Amino acid sequence: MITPLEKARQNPGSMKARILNSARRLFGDYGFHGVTTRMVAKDVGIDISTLHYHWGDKQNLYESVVADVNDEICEKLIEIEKKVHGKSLRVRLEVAIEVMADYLFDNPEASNLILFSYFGKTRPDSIMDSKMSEYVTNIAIAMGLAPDKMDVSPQANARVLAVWNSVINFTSGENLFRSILDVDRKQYIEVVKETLRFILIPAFTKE
Amino acid sequence: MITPLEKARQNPGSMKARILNSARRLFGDYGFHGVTTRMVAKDVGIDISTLHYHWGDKQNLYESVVADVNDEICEKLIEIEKKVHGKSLRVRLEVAIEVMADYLFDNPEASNLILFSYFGKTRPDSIMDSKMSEYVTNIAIAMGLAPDKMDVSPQANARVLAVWNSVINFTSGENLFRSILDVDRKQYIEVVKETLRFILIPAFTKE
DNA sequence: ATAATATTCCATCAAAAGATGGAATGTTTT
DNA sequence: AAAACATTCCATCTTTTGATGGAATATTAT
Repeated sequence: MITPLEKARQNPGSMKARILNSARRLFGDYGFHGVTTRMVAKDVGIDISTLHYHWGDKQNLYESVVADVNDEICEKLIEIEKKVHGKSLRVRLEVAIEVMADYLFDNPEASNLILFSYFGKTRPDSIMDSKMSEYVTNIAIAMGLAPDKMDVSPQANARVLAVWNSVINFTSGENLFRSILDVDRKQYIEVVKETLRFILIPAFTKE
Repeated sequence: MITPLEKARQNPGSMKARILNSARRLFGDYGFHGVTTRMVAKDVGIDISTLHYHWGDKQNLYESVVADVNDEICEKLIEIEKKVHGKSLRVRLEVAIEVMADYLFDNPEASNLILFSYFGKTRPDSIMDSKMSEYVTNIAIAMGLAPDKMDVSPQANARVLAVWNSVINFTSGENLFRSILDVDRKQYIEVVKETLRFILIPAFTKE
C-alpha cells in the first residue's frame, strides 16, 4: 500500500507535492493553528476543495508535513553516521554540526516544525516520540556516552538532546538572532557553526 | 498613566489579574492562534465580553501577556547579576543555570511564550527585540566576553544566546524530553541542571 | 471514439471565533 | 438615599474557517 506522502515524493511536480511543499513552508512559519486551508490553497494557486481532494482534512495534511520532515531528518542522521563512523568524538561533533546546520539553514521550516511539534501541548505524535527516543539512544551509544542499548542513562540521553537543541534553536530563531547579532545570512551561519563548536566540543573532549 | 498590566499586578486577585494568568497559561500551551477568547473566558469562569471589557481585543491581551513574562524574566536576570557580581565565570554560570532553571520550571508557560514570540514569523515585538539585544550585550560584557559596550562581537553575543537557548529548550520541551529520558519531574530537573553545567561550563572555563 | 477514471473548481453549508450594544447588577461617591 | 460609575452577562452580529456535493474538465484505459 502506497501512502499519499510517498506518492508526492515520487513525483515532485505533482499537485500533491506542490501542496505538501506549500503546506510545509506555511505550517513551519505559522504553526498548525496559524495556517488556514485557504492560505495553503492560495499559495499553491488552487481551490480548497482540490487541497482536500488530495490530502483529506487539515489535520491529515499537517501530519503528512511533519512525517515528511521527520523522515528527512532521519536520513540526515544516517548520512552523518556514515561519515563519522569510527571517528573521534571531536570529529563526530564537528561533522554533525556542519551537516545538520547546513541542512537546517537550507530548510528552516523543518527546524520550526520540529519545534512546534515538540514544544506545543498539541503533540499527537506518539509515533514520533518513540522514534526520536530511539535515535537519541542510538546517538548516545555511538558517541560512547553509554556502553550498550540496555544501559543508557538519562544523563547520557540528556546530553544528546542538549546538542540537538543547540542546533535547532539557532536555525529557528534566525530572524530574531540575526537582528541581535547584526550580521548578514552568510556571516550568521558561520558565527552559529563556530559558536556551536565553541560550546559543544569542550564538554565532550575534556580529560 | 497606569497601564492595565500594572493594575493587574497591583491587585493579584482582581479580575484583570485572573484573566491575565489564565491567558498566560493558555497562550503558553497553545500559542496565539491556538487559543480563543472563549477558551480564556471559560477558564476564568466568565463571559467573553467581560474579558474584552478588561483587556480589549485578543491581540492586546496577548501582548500584555508577553510583556508580563518579559518583565519577569528581566527581573530574574537582574536578580542573578546581583548574586554573581564579581564572581568567577564558573560561578556565574552555575548560579545562572540554577536560578533560571528553577524559575522556568516553576513557570513553564513563560519559557513557551518566549519561544513562541521568538521563533514564530508573527513577531510584532520590535520593542522586545531591542530590549533583548541590550540584555545579551550586557551579559556578554559581564561575562568578560567583550571589553566594552562599543565593541561586542557577534561571536560574543552568539555565545550568550547559546547559553540562554539551552536553558529555555529543556523547560519548554519537558513533556517530550521527560518521556524520552523516562524520569519523573524531580529527577528531570536535576538531570537538566547537571547537563547544562556539563555542556556550558567547560566551554567558558578552559584555558 | 467511447467509457471509465481522475482532477479541478464553484457554490454552499455549518460551526467557530472575534467582537459589541445594552440591560442588569454591584460598588463607590456625594 | 440618590447619583455616578464600574462590572458582568446575555443576545446577537459579522467574518472566518473547515469541509463537502456536484458539475465541469481533463486524463487514461479499452
